[in-house]
Amino acid sequence: MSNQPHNTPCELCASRKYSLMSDLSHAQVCSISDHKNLISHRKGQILYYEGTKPLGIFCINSGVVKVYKTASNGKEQIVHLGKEGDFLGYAALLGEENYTNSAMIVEDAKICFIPKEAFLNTLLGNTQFFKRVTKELSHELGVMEEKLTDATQKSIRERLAFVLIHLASSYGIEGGDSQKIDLILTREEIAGIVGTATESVIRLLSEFKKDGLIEFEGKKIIIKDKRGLARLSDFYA
Amino acid sequence: MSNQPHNTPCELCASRKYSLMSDLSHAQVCSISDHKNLISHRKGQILYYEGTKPLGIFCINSGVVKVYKTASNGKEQIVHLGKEGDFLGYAALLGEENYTNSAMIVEDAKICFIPKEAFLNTLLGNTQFFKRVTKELSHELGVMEEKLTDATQKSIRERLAFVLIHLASSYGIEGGDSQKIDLILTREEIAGIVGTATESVIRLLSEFKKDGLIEFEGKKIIIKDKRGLARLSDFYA
DNA sequence: CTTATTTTATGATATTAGTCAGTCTTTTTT
DNA sequence: AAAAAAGACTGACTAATATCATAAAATAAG
Repeated sequence: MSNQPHNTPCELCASRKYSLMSDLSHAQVCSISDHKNLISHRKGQILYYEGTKPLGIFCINSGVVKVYKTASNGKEQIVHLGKEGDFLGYAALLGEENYTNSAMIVEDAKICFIPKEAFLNTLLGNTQFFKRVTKELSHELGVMEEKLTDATQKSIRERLAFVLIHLASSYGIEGGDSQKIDLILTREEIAGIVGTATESVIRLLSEFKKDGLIEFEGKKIIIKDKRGLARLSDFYA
Repeated sequence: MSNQPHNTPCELCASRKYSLMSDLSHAQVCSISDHKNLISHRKGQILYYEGTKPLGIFCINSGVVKVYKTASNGKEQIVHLGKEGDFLGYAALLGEENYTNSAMIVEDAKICFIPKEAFLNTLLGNTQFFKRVTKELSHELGVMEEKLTDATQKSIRERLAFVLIHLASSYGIEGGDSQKIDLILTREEIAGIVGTATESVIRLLSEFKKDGLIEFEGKKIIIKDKRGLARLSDFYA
């Protein structure tokens, strides 16, 4: 975990345009930038643990982070996959509670840590920014309600198809008639996103492959028939 | 739907102490109160529909409201049961999007409608209030992630037991060694909370009754053995 | 009060998806 | 390079739960 304080100021950071900081004034970006701390993380490292106290928030400069809850049976439910520009851990901070989930690096990452005070001061001093963060939070709540509804009302096959489509839209790179999901996840991690057993993911993925919906390229998945997957992912379509 | 404008000002409203408005200044409570509108609703009436545009928020003075999403198979997933003091619909407003869920009256209710402008002005003019609302939103997000995890990793039996315990803590009235859930829900609605089929709820409830965990009093459920239900609701306990 | 509708209940059956066991393959570590 | 560990895969089996059909009971409507 190499520590490079103040590396790449936020005002020059390329991922800022995707982030919640996109409409902060120059002065405000700098006031955050002056306190942040860029840290490189390797795959498998933990950013924070469920149950611990948040001391600040994280802003992903590069890499991928899984945010997950550990169920009582030991399995992981992945509630979010964070990438470039994403803020992590602000809900716990704003909810004034301990982390309700954990975060682990999935792809080597550079992540800025913004101390609680710097973040909260900027937030409270800038209603526009506060509104932006609250808007994101509200949106996330709606997304989570949708996931809950899917989890209770759709089959594993439908949910896996849906997850593949979403992964393609977030991590996909175009390749003519197909789209490559440019992100290496283990079968177990995919199961953690869908909310099922690893074996079920393995079986369904090979079924999808047999049906010409997807293909494998090394550890990555290629979407060959997006419409077919979309049809599969909906109850009546 | 009887309309009684300005009835019972917020500053005198008994349910305010449970609400997000609990720590507003007198002047701010009044500025909301002056614009609100108390409306009586009967069981079955719709407060708002998924997909429509929010024009304000709702504050429940009395009664019970189910907030739900309709899945593609037509079944309802209830994401929240709102009662006295609860704010409804603020996430859509703050998320600047159409309602992502619908709300229907479950028990005759008196509900204040606070127009968008009055709510947002008070919010933006009072950081303390804004923080309070954001805190609630953050908390709700954590709760929803927990529900998602339970939905994917726990059995229907466990989830039903869990739901009963929660209903008892929100709507329970003590009765010596037992607790009555003072709220009439159909089996279908309970199924909508748990995220399962109505028949499964019926079967499991009679199993719980046979096992001495619960009893029925008319349409209401009496919790006879809370510890037993709690044991059932956890994987390893 | 009678009829219609909704809700609850129960049985039979089908299906989905989880668990367990074992093997092969790939990756990591020493 | 060898050994160990982790990951991917397959088959057999089991358990959970959804679906379908039907009937009884409760509630609402005319």
